Amino acid sequence: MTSQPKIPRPTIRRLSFYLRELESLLEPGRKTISSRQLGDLLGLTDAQVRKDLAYFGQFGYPGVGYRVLELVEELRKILGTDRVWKTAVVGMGNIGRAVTRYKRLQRKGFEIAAIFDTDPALVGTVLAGHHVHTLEELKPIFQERDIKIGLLAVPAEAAQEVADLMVEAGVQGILNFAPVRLKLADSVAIVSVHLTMLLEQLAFKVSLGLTGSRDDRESEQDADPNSQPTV
Amino acid sequence: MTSQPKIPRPTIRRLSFYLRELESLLEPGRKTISSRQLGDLLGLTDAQVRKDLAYFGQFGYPGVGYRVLELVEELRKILGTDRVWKTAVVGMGNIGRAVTRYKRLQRKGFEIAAIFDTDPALVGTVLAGHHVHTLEELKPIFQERDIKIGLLAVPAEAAQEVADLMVEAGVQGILNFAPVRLKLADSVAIVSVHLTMLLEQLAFKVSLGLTGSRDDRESEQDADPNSQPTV
DNA sequence: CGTTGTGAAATGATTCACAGCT
DNA sequence: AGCTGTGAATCATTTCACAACG
Repeated sequence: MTSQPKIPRPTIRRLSFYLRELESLLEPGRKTISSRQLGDLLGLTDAQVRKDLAYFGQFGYPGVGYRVLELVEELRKILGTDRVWKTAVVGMGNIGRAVTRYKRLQRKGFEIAAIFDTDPALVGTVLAGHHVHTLEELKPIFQERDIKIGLLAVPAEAAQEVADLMVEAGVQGILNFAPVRLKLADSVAIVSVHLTMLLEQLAFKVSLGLTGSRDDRESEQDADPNSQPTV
Repeated sequence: MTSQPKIPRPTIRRLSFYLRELESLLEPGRKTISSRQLGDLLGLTDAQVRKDLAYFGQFGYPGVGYRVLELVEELRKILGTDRVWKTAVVGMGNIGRAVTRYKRLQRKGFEIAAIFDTDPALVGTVLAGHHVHTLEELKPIFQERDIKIGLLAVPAEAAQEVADLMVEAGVQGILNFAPVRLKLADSVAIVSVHLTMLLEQLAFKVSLGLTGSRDDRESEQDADPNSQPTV
């Protein structure tokens, strides 16, 4: 709706923070919240909060603030989590298994619809309620089950190859845990998590003695150099 | 050394990318690389690469480029990974176990010196070569083993409490996997990984049809709203 | 020549500050 | 009175473009 005057990347990242904070306010039965209050909770200015939200519509009520429930719903719509996303985890190593068992994903609307591995010892076994499939089955299963998001947790050496396979199977987004920069068509969204890089960032901050002066601390996640590769 | 004219946060995040790319060039025996070439590899402009590096010193050779080995060493020094950091993993749930078994951390200079959990069934057992300790032992062990970085992988409800405990034990940096915003003294560095937020960001990108127009894709990691909370 | 390092210009993001709604 | 939405101002980051160097 509202045209779309070009949304800053940082704004998009903050949307998830707003959503999480608001969801936690929802249980206690909180009805409304002002930009100032929400900002204080997250270490942001009130203007920042208002401007961020205003990119997507007029959700606030002058004199009142924002209605928590309404805003939660709007944010879910914006982020695309007002529906269930079918996902698959590929690679049943340490990280793949951990992710597969991570219950919260399900609750947040990300359903694990299939899991894969190449290890013959694992294929055919059941892990956290999921049957482990071979990579040969990846394409047919992705298509049949309409899996749109892939969680890539294979070793670095295999990452690019498996990512290509997923793309061929029609995946639209990949959450990449492998420490490599994936090269994929622009039509595929990529978000990467690089554990060692996160620790490097932490080591840097610690070395500095400081911890980031404000907007810094926390969520060491997005904002990366590459366009497509890993995060 | 060079004064320190205020280093942009994005620059610091990119340092890890430069390092990883350069390390991968090192094995094949690559001797030098120009800012242009390095930038192409990472989806950055040559000017960006030069400016980033120039914040920390003059590492390049006009007409030649940068010497790969030398730059790797410099970057490690800058990031603080030219030494071994003693870390501890607290929380032996899915994520804690995965991280504990993740070999690459060790190779990148992050030594796991102790692991902890509250579950009586786990305490005393050995996991990936590490003895599982109780939280009562946390403070003495952190101090005795000079642990400076903590990997926090406990349930959301316990995260703040355990983080406080680590700070009391002298930790200087925390890599937080719990989906909460930690409130700690400014002297403690925090980097957070929020799986569900990463997936939300991915869902958003997919919903948009686009994948980020350039600097976007990849490394969905840093750049967060909060100063201190989680990532 | 090719390539760095770096001021100056351009672009992007945040904060200010205030008119307008309830 | 309290609070939103938003243009204008400020601040941050990136890109340009070029002098200097090997």
